[in-house]
Amino acid sequence: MYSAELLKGTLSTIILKLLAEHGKMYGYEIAQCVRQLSDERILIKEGSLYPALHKLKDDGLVQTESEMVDNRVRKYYSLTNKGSQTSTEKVQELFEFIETIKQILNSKPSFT
Amino acid sequence: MYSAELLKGTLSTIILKLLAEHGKMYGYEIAQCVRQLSDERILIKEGSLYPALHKLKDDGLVQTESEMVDNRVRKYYSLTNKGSQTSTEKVQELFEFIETIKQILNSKPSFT
DNA sequence: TTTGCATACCTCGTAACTCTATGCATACAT
DNA sequence: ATGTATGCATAGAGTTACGAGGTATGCAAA
Repeated sequence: MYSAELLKGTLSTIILKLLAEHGKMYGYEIAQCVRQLSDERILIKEGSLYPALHKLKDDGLVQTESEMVDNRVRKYYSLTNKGSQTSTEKVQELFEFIETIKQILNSKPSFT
Repeated sequence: MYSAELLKGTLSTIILKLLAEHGKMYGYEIAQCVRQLSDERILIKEGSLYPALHKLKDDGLVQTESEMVDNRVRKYYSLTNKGSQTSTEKVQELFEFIETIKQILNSKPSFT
């Protein structure tokens, strides 16, 4: 498990990307999906996930619909139109940021 | 300039890495160095930089020495032994985290 | 000469984010 | 009855970066 600070700023982008790929997902499913895709290296805690999802909804990027499954309410999240656009943008931005960080971490001091 | 949240968790690692490469640097120099290496894409603000440096010092990862340059005190920061070790570890961790994130962002939904 | 810019240090208050801990509830296995 | 997995959610705490502000020097342009 990575130090938690690294996840900051990337969580909402990850959620948006997963929703873009999967159509609709519920909270627990998102957490398990990230867990699998990261080979257990990124474990999203519920205390992080649900506030993040609520914020995405407040911002109009995702919408919810509740379904009854096994006598329990399951809340599905899916992207709005705005969310689809934002997802693409944020994923792109994150990729660029990663490249920039790698550029810095791979730098050798130049003799100036 | 990237959205600010992305920098979270990476700033101290970047600072440690630069100090590992350059030996000793002063605050302003670090900010300018990151600015150049990132092609103006990452602009570390003083309100972020100095608290981060002070925290690294409190944690025993860097040490300071002051020099007079042009009638002004310039405070140089350099890694302690502990800081060197931590630098290596955190850089490695950040690289791994980046690979994990890329893995997630490049994933396609599987049919399960 | 005073205005602005670059250099160079620093602190305070705030906002944003994630975590731990906790609670509620169902279902199944031990 | 106890644990494990599923599934939602909040409260409080801690960390972190930022904006705004302060202090100070040197130089060039207006």
